[in-house]
Amino acid sequence: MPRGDYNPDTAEPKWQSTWVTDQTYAYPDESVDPDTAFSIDTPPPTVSGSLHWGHVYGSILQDIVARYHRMSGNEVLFPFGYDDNGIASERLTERELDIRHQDYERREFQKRCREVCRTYEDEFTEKMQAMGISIDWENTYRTISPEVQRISQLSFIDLYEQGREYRQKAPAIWCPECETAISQVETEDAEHDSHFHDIEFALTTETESGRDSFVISTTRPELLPACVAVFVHPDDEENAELVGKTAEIPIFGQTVSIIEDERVDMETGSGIVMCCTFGDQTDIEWYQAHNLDLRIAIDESGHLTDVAGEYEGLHSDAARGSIVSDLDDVDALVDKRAITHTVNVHERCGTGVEFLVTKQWYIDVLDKKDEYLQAGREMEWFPEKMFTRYKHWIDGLQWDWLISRQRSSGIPFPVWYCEECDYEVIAEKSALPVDPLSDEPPIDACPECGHTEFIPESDVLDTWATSSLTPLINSGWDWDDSAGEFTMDRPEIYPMSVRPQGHDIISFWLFHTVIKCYEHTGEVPFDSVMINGMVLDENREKMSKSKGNVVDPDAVLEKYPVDAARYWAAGSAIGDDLPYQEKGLRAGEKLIRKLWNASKLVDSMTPDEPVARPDELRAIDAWLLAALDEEIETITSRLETREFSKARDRLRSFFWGTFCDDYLEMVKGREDDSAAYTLQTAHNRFVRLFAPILAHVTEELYADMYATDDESVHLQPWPQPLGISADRAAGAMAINVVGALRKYKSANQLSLNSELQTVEVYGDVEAFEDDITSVMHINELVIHEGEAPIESAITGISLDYSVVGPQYGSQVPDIETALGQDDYKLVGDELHVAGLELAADAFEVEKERQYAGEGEFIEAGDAIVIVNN
RNA sequence: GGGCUCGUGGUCUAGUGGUUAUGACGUGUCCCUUACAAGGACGAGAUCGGCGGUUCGAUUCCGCCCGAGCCCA
Repeated sequence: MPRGDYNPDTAEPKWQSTWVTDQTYAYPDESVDPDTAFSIDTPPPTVSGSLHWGHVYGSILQDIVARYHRMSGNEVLFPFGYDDNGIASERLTERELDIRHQDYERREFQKRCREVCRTYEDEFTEKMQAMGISIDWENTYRTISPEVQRISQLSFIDLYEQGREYRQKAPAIWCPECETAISQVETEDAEHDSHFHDIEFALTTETESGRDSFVISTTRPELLPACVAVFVHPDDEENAELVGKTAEIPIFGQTVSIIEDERVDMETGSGIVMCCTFGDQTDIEWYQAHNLDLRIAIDESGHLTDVAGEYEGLHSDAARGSIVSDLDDVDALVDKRAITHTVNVHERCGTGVEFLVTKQWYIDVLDKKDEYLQAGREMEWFPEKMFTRYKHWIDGLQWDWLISRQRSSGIPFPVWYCEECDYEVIAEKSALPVDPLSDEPPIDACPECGHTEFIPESDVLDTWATSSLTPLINSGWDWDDSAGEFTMDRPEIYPMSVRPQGHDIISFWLFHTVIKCYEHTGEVPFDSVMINGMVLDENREKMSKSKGNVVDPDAVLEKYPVDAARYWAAGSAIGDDLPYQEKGLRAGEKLIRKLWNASKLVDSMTPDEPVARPDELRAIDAWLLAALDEEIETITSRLETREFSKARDRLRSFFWGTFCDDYLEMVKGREDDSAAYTLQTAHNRFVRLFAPILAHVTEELYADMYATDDESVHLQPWPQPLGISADRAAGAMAINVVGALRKYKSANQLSLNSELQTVEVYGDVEAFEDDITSVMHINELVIHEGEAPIESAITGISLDYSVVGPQYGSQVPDIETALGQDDYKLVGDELHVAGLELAADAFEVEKERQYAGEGEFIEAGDAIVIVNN
């Protein structure tokens, strides 16, 4: 039985370790009914980083969902993934082992990565377990494992065979710092200080006006050698005469055409703009639309190429300086002024990106935008409004998905090329995972040209090529060579029930996962998407390392029980940001304590063994259980729609207010079976209802009071309504009477347990006579059935506007004026006012009740109470 | 620049086309009632960001403005 004070410092670790040892949350090995299977596709955290408060928050929300569904009769798969496949872990490995990846064969280096990441994975495991998250620790995956490599390569091959991947030499977004192509989603905009250079170009053909030059403005004069055209807006009258003419690029000397195109921004600079291959997205569009030359001035590492003549080999930053000063020398530099503008940078390193023409692998996405949008619609979104994020993301797509990365480590493309004809040789599915750098291609001679030498593809897959496969990883997607088809170990969990996700990364994580899984299986990967908000600091600002306002999970959990943190997290409306508030944690502590203390009282009032339901329940008992029934229905539906805060607050107030303050106080001192049954039944239900939120203290209470064979509360069925009938109105009236008497005592500065001599009640509370008497310490309680001996004076009329408004419309002000002047008549149950006759349902007569007899008169809702003390 | 949110007692928050706007924290008064004083009872405290419109009636719907945040360019 619960004794003394609850000590979370010992209880929480005890249950956490029991849950792990007993595999309480294990997903069954045997086959599971798809109708009851419930699976959560948790986005795997990057293990090389540290666990932050946002992880705590997100994990708790996922856990509440998992626990609720587990109790509701679902077989829950709550897996965990460690994302350690990426640049971060490679850097980490190099640091830890003091090695360089270049010094190792790729396969060997990856082995080292896996070893180093183990330690960090263990740390993550410990922390997740120390929060009591109900993860099935037998179902984990590492994105760096060979199994996941295999799935990633299978995915590549499947899409290739479907004709949805292509390799093309085309302008690609390139990071000169990382020396790799990157996809559109890896770029972001950054404010940079720069200079606008006004540069004079000489015309090489004559104009009617005799004008022989014009000025362009650019922030990137080092791209002059890459200039292939000059553009003017069709509406630009001043410069219209230039269209069709040619100009010579200063210093570099190439001649370019002047073309009109409406994509010119007339407001910027002189309104004449140079087009370089490539300075930005528009340059690419122009290059394609006007069939321009290709002049590559900047190479993979950001240095100038031979088209830059004497500047060849200079880094673009250095070249800019030289070129500007040389322009000045030849009087081509008209002006130079400092500006701030936004540039496209690589989100990882902040380096401004270039657009290079390179041979890269792409996944087709632009051709199926409508289909992917439809796929998004098929999922249920919590909250619904977040779907628009997904929609806008798709609407804004301009590039196919570039999936090759020129990095030395990562998951290899399972591809070789014929040295002679560039024929693409794809690995056998049964042989995966392969690394072309170490493994031989599956054929001896090129089927196209018969050549026998092959070049391995050295690029690796974009990390999202893997991260977007988590539903397939979780369901054990694989290729069955003998059957010649893709199979799943656990087909029942696909599509997965819930995808939890922060709203900041809906665009790429979710989008990529949807399209990949959709293409592989023909089905949307998720039944529902649960979007959580960001964790903010106490001042409602986003936490970030640079601001230094991050909350350290270890420090918080040192100070507060995990259950208190869980209570705090459950206070969020799904999709909304949630500020970290210590008072939220303190409120959690208080609730834990209240639950514990109430449990001690219930335990002391009930036998150890379950009490059978008596034939007849006392009215107050039936009332409590019926009210609880209704609460259960509400709380359940709130949890179904992920309205955590509403579920939590509803449960808390009913437990604290109705059960503890109203019911428990009345039932104290009773020793009958009806009380014992009700206490036991209601309390047992409260423990279960609180279990998804307060996972530890409820386990402790359940073990102390109800478990017969060490079974966990988390595997007990979720409470269903008992269907007990009760006179709810009479019960509410009894509670009102008690409330009125409390107010009386408070107003008269009496203690709550002070005695009242005589109390008379006019109201339908006979069934609650003893309850009222005992809780309020009344010597003599008289309950009258008839009318109370009070006089009432009419003090006014109050209109029911929901009736009067629609019925009388613009006449309402007249009615109000007349009522304000007491200019009305009550005729029968009708109100005659302002020349109108209002029916009884349109108004209420306000009365002041007056009592002339002995004692003090109190109104308690519909009941009348008279106290003689 | 485009889009999406959000502005409600001191703080955080619920909520609604109908006239005493929810709750928590804080705060004031009273009560050590043998589960809990880290508790209980009872109060005070809000012109629902600003302006305008629709309406008999707007905190709620619409428009504009101010302020905050996020996503995208």
